[in-house]
Amino acid sequence: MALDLKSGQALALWNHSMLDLVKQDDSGLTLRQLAILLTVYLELPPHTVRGLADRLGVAKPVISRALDTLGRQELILRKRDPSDRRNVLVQRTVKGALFVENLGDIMITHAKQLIV
Amino acid sequence: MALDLKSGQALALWNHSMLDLVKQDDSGLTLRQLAILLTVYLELPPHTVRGLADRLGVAKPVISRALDTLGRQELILRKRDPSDRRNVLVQRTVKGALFVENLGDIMITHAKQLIV
DNA sequence: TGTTTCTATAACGGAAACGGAACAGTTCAG
DNA sequence: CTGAACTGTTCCGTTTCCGTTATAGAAACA
Repeated sequence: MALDLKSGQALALWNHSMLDLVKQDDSGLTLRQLAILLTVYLELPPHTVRGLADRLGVAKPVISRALDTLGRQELILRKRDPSDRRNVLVQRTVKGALFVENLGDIMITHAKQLIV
Repeated sequence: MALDLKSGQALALWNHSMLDLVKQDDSGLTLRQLAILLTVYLELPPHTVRGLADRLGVAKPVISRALDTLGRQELILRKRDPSDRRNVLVQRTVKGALFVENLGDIMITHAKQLIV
């Protein structure tokens, strides 16, 4: 069965989750950076700069800089593609996986409090 | 019945919604700013700088500056509290309501594609 | 009254993100 | 083998946010 979620409930879920995230986290991530992080962890690899730029609808330098930041915090890892050395493959890390997992926990906590 | 949403589904919902938001929106909002915006529009008024600072777990100047940005984009409105002129009441605007409404639409669109 | 306490904001220097142009390395086609 | 086409990155100046401290105004209270 399709999930029949009302707009107000969805927004409440986002609101509460985001409040928790802002309170817990001191990483100072941008919306874009968070979108990149989730895409890398939730969608099928491989992830390249070009592909992420298209997916987010932004220019490539935006992705490059975001990967700098995410990499500095060890939330992702960059690796040259051995089969085409022009490409950079964005890979997951333990720390990044924990971050995303925690975010999932936050969401289900608040989802449980929703009445559908 | 409580909403029984799996962690992966919740994250996918957030991921896709955020991608849409990043693509559509050029407001360049921070996570904090978005959290403030949602809180103002979804939770019961009155909203003061102090209250928002407590709610988000940040210092008051952070809220003041965020309200500057949100106000510049006409997403919120500041008004002195007449009964206690030390307070500033954060109020909604038409533009901000449309923004939040659009965000809700994005979410239910992706929620419909979830199978629970 | 005056001083204490609350409100929010301004001001500071430092760090980071922005858009865009230019760049260097790799592949591939003629 | 040479140059076009593609990759991702660096650089530029500008803008914005950050955390902290200091400040101005309003209310409460002795």
